[in-house]
Amino acid sequence: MLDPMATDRITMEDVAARAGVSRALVSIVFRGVPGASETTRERVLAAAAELDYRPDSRASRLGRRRTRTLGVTFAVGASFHGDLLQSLYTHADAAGYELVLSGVTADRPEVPAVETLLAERCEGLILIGCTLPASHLARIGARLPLVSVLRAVRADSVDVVRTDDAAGLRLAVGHLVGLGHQHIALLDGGRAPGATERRRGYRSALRQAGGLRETLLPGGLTELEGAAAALGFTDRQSAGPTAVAAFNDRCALGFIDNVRQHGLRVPADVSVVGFDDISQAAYPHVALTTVRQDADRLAAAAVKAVMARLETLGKPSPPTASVIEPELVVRSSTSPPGRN
Amino acid sequence: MLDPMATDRITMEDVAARAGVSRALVSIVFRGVPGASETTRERVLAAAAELDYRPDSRASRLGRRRTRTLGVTFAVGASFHGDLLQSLYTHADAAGYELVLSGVTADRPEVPAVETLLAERCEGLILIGCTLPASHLARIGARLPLVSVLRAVRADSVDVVRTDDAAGLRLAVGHLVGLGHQHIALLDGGRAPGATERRRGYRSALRQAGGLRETLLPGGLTELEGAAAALGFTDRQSAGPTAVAAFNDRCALGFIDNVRQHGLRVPADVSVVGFDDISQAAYPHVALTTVRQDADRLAAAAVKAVMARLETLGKPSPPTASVIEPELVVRSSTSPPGRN
DNA sequence: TGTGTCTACTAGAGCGCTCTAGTCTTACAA
DNA sequence: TTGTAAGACTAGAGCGCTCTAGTAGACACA
Repeated sequence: MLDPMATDRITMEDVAARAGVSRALVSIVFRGVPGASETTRERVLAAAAELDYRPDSRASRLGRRRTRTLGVTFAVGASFHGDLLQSLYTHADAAGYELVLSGVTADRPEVPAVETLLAERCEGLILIGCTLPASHLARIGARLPLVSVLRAVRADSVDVVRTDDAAGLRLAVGHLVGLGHQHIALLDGGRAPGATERRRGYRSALRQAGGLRETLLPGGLTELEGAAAALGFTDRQSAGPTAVAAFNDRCALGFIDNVRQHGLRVPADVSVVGFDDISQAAYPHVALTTVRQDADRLAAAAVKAVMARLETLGKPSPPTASVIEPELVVRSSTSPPGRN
Repeated sequence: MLDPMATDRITMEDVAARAGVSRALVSIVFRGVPGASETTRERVLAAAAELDYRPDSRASRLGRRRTRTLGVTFAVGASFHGDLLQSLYTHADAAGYELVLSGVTADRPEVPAVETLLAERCEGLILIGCTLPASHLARIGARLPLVSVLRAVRADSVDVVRTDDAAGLRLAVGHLVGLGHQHIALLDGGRAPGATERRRGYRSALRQAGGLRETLLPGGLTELEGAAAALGFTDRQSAGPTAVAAFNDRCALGFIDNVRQHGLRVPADVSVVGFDDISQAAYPHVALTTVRQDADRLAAAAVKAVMARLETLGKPSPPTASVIEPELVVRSSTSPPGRN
């Protein structure tokens, strides 16, 4: 086999020769730093274009003191992670950083995903919905800025950026109580990131509403679990809850879907509030009342946290936590109870 | 600010010193190539572990002739792309390659996404659902192996890996015809990758069924467009189609959702077939009859196509096309018509 | 004893950039 | 005229690896 990398293989040297300048000057031009006259700059760019040259980012990052890259792990297929990625690209770019993505799948656990990023010598790590043990994270955090997004972790030098999950559920329950619901169930998230806090928020809201009855339905991250919960729900409907606060939108959607198929009406027979505000929630035919997590602010806070640590390197500071306030988005999946 | 990269900064040199061997030997051990005795190997590994050393992949890729990386672009948030990524990780790994991901979002078009990968000196590119013009792709394909996944492109040295979209729609329509439907609408995909072929398949199937009436509903990629199509559909229901073949599952799901909200029953009043077989389609409460695209086989074919070109480099061969046969998955969203 | 073959290891020249410490002009002030 | 300062440019030593060419030593064989 021929050497796949040998094909053409145009380097700065070639561009320099063609433009009749030194390699260093080409570097200056491509980095966009001052030190080249306008005419030479154009000549270099022209030569590069003719050769279809583009700088080698491996070499560039190696030669540079700073790599100017941020490593990001995310769950492949998780739609809210996708929303975050989108905003992360924007905010990292604004801060002059590139993103290096590392996907987590069933066959590619978090540890190798993170290792890849460390080997890439990213300057900081942003782990979305990471479930690694705190001790593990602390070890990594000791070496470079690390922020856990969507999951609260108590570990040295590990910053956390998350939505105020408890407040989110207080909003959801408060909304339902305001509509007159007296029996509100929680479609639970189990061990998923944020689930503990949401449970806590649910309970505190019930207490605050005068000690309403608590009902936990086992739920989960996807429509599947929501739909499963609907099964048990429709049975005991007569004496059951009149409203449900779900762990997330997907779960809520699955629940609604199945509950409707069993003849119940939403919101007439049962009101449902989601969590996340994924794009589907806003579709007119869905119109899910939900608690919005602000992907853009979360992403901004994550990038900012990394930048802050980068600037105070060497002076280990206590972990910070950016807790973004969620927002209730009222749409059509909730109404006063008992409108039979 | 301190130099963020200066922190510890452990190199092979440090490991070599600690283990009492040369730098080259450490390299040998970490690459896992023969040339080190078992005892030294262990000593080196131990030294590395003590220092928490891990090889710098930038430097490694630069020094090596081959980078052993495959660049992948994908649309952030597209769930079928996520399924493909998952399988791509597996197949690339099996071929001894690493993946470099580059996400496409609203603010990050395909061109910069691809440029990043080229700058990274990937050995080959896998573009998922890429919409760049053929001429642009041909220019890139002339320099390195390039495969377009999910989208048919006729361009020199650009391989294509896709599902047989036309056959998929023939399966869908055939299934509906078999159930007795005489008037089948296509919920169209417009300019989305694969949409043209599916339209073609739809038409040829109608012809083959004896020239059934053609009805095109404007659709799209998401639930939103499916739901919108449902609006017009329910109006003319009396004389309208009894079945719908949708561009994809999400679109089908949106359609079903909205059509149900308008009082129609699926499949009793209208049968619906999707396309893709995303994970939600299989959920029991959804049970969508659909045409499955095999993400794993698509991913395998994509990696294989790149490998094939890598092996015959220098001898430009004609573009190949791997057309993966789709499979009809019959679930509960279809039934014979007129069961009112 | 010499020759050859193995295995275990090392020296050192790359890989394609960056960036510091220069050199060489030219301009302008004193 | 000299001094000096700014601007445009270059030489060359890294960055942390890889990998070829080579050395040293052990062992076998004639």
